Parts: sequence; structure tokens; C-alpha cells
Amino acid sequence: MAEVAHRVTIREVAERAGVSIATVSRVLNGRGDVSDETRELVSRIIRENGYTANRSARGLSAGRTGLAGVLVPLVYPAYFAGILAGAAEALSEQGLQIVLSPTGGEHAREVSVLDRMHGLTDGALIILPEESSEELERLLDDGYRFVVIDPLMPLDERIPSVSAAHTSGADQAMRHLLELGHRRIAQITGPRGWMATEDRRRGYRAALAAAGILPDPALETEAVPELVPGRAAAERLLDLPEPPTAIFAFNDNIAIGAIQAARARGLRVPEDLSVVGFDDVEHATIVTPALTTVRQPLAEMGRTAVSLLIRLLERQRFETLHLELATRLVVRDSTAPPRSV
Amino acid sequence: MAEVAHRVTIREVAERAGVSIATVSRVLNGRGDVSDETRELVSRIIRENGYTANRSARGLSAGRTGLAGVLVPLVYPAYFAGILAGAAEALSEQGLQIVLSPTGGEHAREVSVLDRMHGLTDGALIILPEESSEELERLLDDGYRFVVIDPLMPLDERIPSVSAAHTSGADQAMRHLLELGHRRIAQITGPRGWMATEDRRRGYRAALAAAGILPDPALETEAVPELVPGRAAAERLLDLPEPPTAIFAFNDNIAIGAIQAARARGLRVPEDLSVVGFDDVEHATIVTPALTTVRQPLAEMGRTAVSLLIRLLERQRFETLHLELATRLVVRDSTAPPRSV
DNA sequence: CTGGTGGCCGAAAACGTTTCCGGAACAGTT
DNA sequence: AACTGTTCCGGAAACGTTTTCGGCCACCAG
Repeated sequence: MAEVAHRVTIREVAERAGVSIATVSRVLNGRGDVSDETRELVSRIIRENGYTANRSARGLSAGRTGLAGVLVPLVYPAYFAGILAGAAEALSEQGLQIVLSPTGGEHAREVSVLDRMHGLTDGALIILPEESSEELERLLDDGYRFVVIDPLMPLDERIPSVSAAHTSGADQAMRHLLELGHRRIAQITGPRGWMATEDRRRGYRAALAAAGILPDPALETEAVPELVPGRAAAERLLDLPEPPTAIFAFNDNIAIGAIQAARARGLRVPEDLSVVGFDDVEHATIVTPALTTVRQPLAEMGRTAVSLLIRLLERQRFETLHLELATRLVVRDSTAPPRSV
Repeated sequence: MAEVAHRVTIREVAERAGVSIATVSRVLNGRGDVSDETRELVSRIIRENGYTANRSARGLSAGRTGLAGVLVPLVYPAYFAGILAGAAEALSEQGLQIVLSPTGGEHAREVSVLDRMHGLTDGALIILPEESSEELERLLDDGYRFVVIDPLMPLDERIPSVSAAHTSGADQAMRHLLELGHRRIAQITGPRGWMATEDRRRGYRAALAAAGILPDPALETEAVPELVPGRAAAERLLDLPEPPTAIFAFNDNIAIGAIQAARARGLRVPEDLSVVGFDDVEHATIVTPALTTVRQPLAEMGRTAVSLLIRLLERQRFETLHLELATRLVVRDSTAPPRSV
């Protein structure tokens, strides 16, 4: 029990093995130019002394830190946790450690966090970035490597990104409702200006148009993608003189809010009101009725972003920097033909 | 657009400001011994050139990396996300970055991750560790600083830990059910040997004893704390010749599984079966009926662990290394008096 | 005028690695 | 015997900071 616990260094390992530190380093990193005999000896000493390299020193010397940043607005929501889980798995396979930074979705904080990341990590995944394309371009020009997951705003061509097929997802959801016979289908959108919002709105309108239905502006309302605002938005829709028979919600939380709103006024889901969500987080399966929703492959988005990042770090050239993953409607119990049919 | 983007160093900042690197370092770290004038000038140059310190170099030189490890079995489950959210907030307030390591709950992987952490971070939070007390003691003797959150096994006195009041929580849950008039109360426990399992079992038995009820071994069954195993366990209980009128589940997932099991055989919750969970994750509020459950202050456990870790890093001496946070019963809609009363 | 004090700053060592360069030893070829 | 290669290894520079130590200067008191 030492007075001050002293971490064993490469120099001590070298001394005890009777070799130079260069040789120890070579063994450590699996470089060639070491005899089997020496390699064996050094490995033993390393094991016996419980030596592990000081990452700061390694990072400083080698120019790579082995760290990858993951910027996320919040840790808690299942949406982020899903992406994070996929990314974490893939990063760990690549031997990269994750530096997790919740930004709280505040622009200023995110900018400063990102600046710090530049001196700390080899690259980053940025989920739902608050930053403008210009700010990200500056970072890119500074030589930092990163991949954006689910960009809120349209980004410059040069910025690598991974997203989901919003328009197609909305289209699938709408087709499903239309086939069930719904004609008055409301949409609770996400915040105006987000790419996801606009893309899904496009899908919504296109599907209506294809069915020969004139969109009713009263049936489109907006909500912060959380449960309580979702419930409020649904209440607004149900208060309409001619309320919808189905609601297509921006995400599962809003959809669950809508189910609660319906139940609160004695409407049954799906008999009196059909509800479709988006995301397919775990909540969708435990709510009653189980939610029909558009599945986003969250974990896979994380994994895909990592593989893009890896190739970026290896300075590979690419065909395409923009990946869009397919979405898929999952039909459960919250949708049925409308009453009147 | 430089050929190879070159990160600006402290040396360049010093040159452009016409001062020594020592002075720039002093400004950077807010040390005294710099005139206001010089400080202003250097700050400007730093801002203009978008300089941020290389963390590896800083870590190497200063002996502190500004990184804190967080070891977690999985990222996804709301239980971990809740703790992580609290810890993340507190760590960021302290200017520490989070190195997140999902271990998959595999012992071997956790050990190696932890070894790596030692050379990378200043300290760590270890949530639900797979490691034995001995392994953690070795780490402690090596001079690594960490705090265990919700230990699975009893740990050595010297290992700092934060946990929740399991026994008291179980007692509150049982009292509630007993007061409602239940006499045949089943328990679905967590895995045998876990501290949480044993403590809650103690609370369960003590409450029964206090009510003068002889425990029936048939009413105690075990499940992996997830939804599907929980449903299976509940089915076993409901298949009993004399089934329980209430179930006290090890966590919310199991409780939700129990609700599903009841519903599947036409029993109504809470009229025909009362269910109490543990944790109070978000799921508990969106399931129907909303779950009566014992709330663990997850975010606060994370924050508390961080403040312990901070004091450890500052080498403060302490009164106590073991903190237990209070749990509290939250009554919702999944509990009611039994049928027969 | 002298000596002391305090504010401000620079030189340089130190942190623990990786990696470049070159040298020793030995085998094979001519 | 002299060479050319190969294999294996060590010396030392370099990475970008922090921090210690000491020096210079201005100011003040005696």
C-alpha cells in the first residue's frame, strides 16, 4: 500500500523487462519488428504489473485520442437512447471510447461543447444539431470530422449525415389510414422548419392528394414532440366542429398524448379515433391500445453513422455522404376503420 | 482551405500575442499573476483564432484529464437513462466530460473496460457493477477513484456507494396493499443474491409478519427484471390453485408484464388484481392502468454519486462513504381493495 | 541612495507515449 | 572474404500543455 499510488509507466515496464521503451511500445501496439521471445517476455511483465497505457500521453504523441464524441440534446428520451445504444455498440467494436455530451438543446452550449470536442476527440456524432449549416461548415474546414444524425435543418452537401425516410414513412401511415376508410385525417406536426416536420408534411399532403382529398388547414396543428403538448394539440383537434376520425402524430409521445385526450372525453381508440405515431419507441408497445406507428431504425441509424465516421477518420473518399434509412409502418391496435363507415 | 488543417497551438497564440506560452496558459486557466491588459490581449487572440487547448497535452502535463467514466450495463433501459441523466448534468456542472461505457453486463468486459478507464479518466461512476468486492478493492488500492451506484453485492466498507432504500420501499408498498385489505400478496423478486432483491424481500416479509400473516413460499417467485419474464412469472402466480389478490413486483417492467398477464386471462387491474411496481420510470405513467409504484430517485442518485466522486477527487476525508437515498410510494391506479372484501 | 517588496512575466523541465532513424548481429550470396 | 539484406532493437526527438523557479522592474520606506 504505497503512500501515493503511483501508476506504472512504460519506462518501468521496459526496465523490468530489460528492453527499451520503444520495444514495449511496439509490443503494446502489435507492431512488427519484435521477436516472439521478446514479445512474450514483455507481454508477461505488462500483465504482471497491470500496466495500461496512459491515454493522454498516447493521444498527444500519436495524434489520435481513441475518443469519439456523441452530442445529444438529452439523455433520457427513448429516441436518443435508441440511437445512442446502436452507436455505442458500433464504437466499442471499433475500439473507440464514447465521450457523451448532453447539450440540453441549447444552441450556445452546443457550440461551445463542440469546440471543446475538437481538442479532445477524433471525431463526433451529432444528433439533432441545433447548429446552422454555416457553423458546422466552419468546424469541417477546421479539419474536424463528424456525422450528423437526423439533421433539423438542411445541411451543406459536404456535411455527412444519416437520417430516416420521413416522407415515405408519412406516406405509409397515411395510406394505411386511407385504406381503412378514413377521410378526415388530422396531422399533429413537429416544430415548423425542422426537416422531419416538413418531409412528413409532404408525405401527408401527397397521400391526401393521391386519394383526391383536399387538405383542410384546420386539421394540421403543431406540437412540441412530447406527451403533454401532444395531448393539448389533440384536444384542439377533437374540439373542432367537425373533428377528425384519425390523427397522424409526429412521434409516439404525441400519439400517446392523443390517446389520453381521446380517453379523457370518452372516445375509444381505435373505434372512435384512430391514432398513428412515429418512431416506434418502447412506449408504443406498452400503451393501451398498442400503438400503430412508423418505425425508425434508431439503433441502426447510430451504427450507420459510426461506420460513416470511421471511414471519415480513415480519410477514405466516398460515393455518398448522405444516408437515408428506410422506415416501416408497424400496425398494432390503435387504428381501425372509422365509425361512420 | 489548408492542405492539412492544422490545429492552432498555445505556441502560436503566444507568438501572435507577443507573450510566452506560460502567460497564455495562465490566462487559459484563470491563474493570477497576469496584468489585466495582457489578459485582455491574450483572450482576444485566443478568441480570434478559435483556439482551444489540446486535452491530451493538458491531461499529460497536469495529471488530470477532466474525464469521468460512467460504466453502465446498457444504455437503453429507462432505469439507467434516469441515473445517467442526473449524473451527466452534475458532471457537466463540474466541468467534467463523460466517458460512457456500456459493458453489456458481462463480467470480463467490465473488468477490461475498468482497467482502461484507469489510464483515461480521473474517476468513475459504476452502475450495477458485475465485479466482486475484491476486484473493486484492487482498483481502489491502485489509486483509482470511483463510486458505485446500486451495488449488486455487498461491498467492502472502503468502497464508496450510493443506493436506494430498498427495504423501506418494499415496506411502504406492502403496507399500502395490506391497508387496502389484501392478505394473499405475491412477490416477484429480482435475481437471487442481488442486494436489492434481498433487501426488498426483507421488507416484504417484515410487513407480512407485522400484519400477522404467515408467508406462503408459493407466493414468492423470481424473474429477470424485464417485461416478458415478468409476464411469465405473473402467469405462474395466477395459475396457482389459490392465486394472489395482489402482486408486488421487483420493478416496473415486471409489473407491466403482470398487468398484461392479468389482462390476457380476463382479469381486471386493479379490481381483480392489484399490482405494485418499483422504480417509477416513465413507463409506469403511460401504461393502463397507471402503475402504483415505489419511486427511486434515479436522477438524484446520479447527482449524489457525482458529488461523492468530486470530493473523492479532491482527496477530502469523509464522515461516510455510503449514501442511501429515500424511496417513496407513488399511488396510482393499479391498486385497489381486493374483490372479496 | 539603498534595500526590500510585490507584480508580472519568461525559460525550461516534466508529463508518458509513439515513431523515425540508424546500428548491431547474423545469414546468405558472390 | 567482402558484400548485401534482414531481423531486431535502442536512442532520441516530438507531441502541447502546466508549473516551478527565478528574474526584471517599479515602487516605497528608511
